[in-house]
Amino acid sequence: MPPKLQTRERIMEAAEALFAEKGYHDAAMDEIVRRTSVSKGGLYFHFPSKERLFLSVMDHLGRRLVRRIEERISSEDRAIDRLEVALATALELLGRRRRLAKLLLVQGYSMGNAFEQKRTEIYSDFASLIEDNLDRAVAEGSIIPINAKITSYLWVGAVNEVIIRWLYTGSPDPVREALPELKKILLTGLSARPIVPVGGEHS
Amino acid sequence: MPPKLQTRERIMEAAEALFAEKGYHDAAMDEIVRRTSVSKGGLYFHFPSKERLFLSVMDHLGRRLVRRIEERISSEDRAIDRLEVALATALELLGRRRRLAKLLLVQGYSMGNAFEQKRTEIYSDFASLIEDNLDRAVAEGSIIPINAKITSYLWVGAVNEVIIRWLYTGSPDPVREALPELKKILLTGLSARPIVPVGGEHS
DNA sequence: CCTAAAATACCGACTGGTCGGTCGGTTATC
DNA sequence: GATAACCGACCGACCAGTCGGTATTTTAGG
Repeated sequence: MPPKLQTRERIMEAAEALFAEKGYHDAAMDEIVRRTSVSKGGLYFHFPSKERLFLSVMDHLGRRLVRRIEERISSEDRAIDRLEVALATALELLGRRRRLAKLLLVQGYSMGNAFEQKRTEIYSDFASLIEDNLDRAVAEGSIIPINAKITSYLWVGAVNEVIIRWLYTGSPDPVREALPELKKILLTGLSARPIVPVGGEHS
Repeated sequence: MPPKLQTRERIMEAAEALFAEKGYHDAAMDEIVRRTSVSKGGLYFHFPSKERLFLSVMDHLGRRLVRRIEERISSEDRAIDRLEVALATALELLGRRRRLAKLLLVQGYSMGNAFEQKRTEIYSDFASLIEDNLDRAVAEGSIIPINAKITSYLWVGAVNEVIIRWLYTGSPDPVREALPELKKILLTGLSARPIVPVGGEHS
């Protein structure tokens, strides 16, 4: 950790922590000032409004998340493996840092439209990544034909719900409990060659 | 419509509209007063706080939604048909009234824990309904074995995401576009007897 | 039945506190 | 000496909730 971080970065770090902790509305700019040893004026020199500050933080975190997923994916060849890694990575990264998850999924809704717009923007990268690979997996013949766009919403929604549940109640564990189950439904279930035979062992 | 509605009901109706429109934080109690021709004092006579008012409205709407789904389900015998009807009904009812959807899914997050708690409470009825029927469907041999609890989260999350997307962008149409696709993945995909053959006609 | 008093329902001006944002000014940097 | 970076006291709008009161309905005693 550098002894003197750039002011802008210091602000964004404190903002990230505070927003994640209290939510958009209940986080006061003065509190960020207090935690940063940057003055109110200095803060407003770097960010024109509270809303913009929040969106900047969100943008920063969101893009880093997507980038990491893309990195991990890139080492896989087959579309279906990429999908699996994407799902696992998303759950792992969000399930490791409450802050990140809370800020990205929940704490901005009090902003209304602007938050949803940014959320959609960030997710669209993730969703289109899933979309592409779903389409490719269909082409490769590993899964049955599906509407990739709507399916990508389903993926996002599923991850969302599992993480939110975990955030507030501590269960299910995103990676250990939820992941295998989601895989089963989202991938194995769609597999063109059903792995699990009909009722059991009567064949 | 009765010429003189009970005050309490009038308040809840106005509150529903305003909260759905503006979200929890941006909805002012004075605005409800203005729209209701009930005084501030009268309002606070019936509801001890803004938070309680919101939760009351949410509770009212949520329970009605779940009740309606239960009604429609009850006419089906097989678990898998019940699941299908539950999914269709949820999408239809939420997709028909923006207000309901917005209030139930989104507009309360600025309240923090209290909202999530109520949301979980309401959904737990819905989720346990899905859980039961998933377990029964497995027992009936119509779908492969799965963890019903986690799967119910997946269902809820998927519906959630589709509806939110529709709320903000107008697409996909919950019933016409999303429903068939969700059915395919959430039910057909898990079917013990795969309906769709392998990759095409290469066998 | 009538009426007094008690409980319930309702009124709206006011308060206390919060908080985003501003602005006139100072310090560092090139 | 000009521009960028930073300071912090201050402002004004907003808003949940209060409180002393009034109107309406219910209850109880004669």
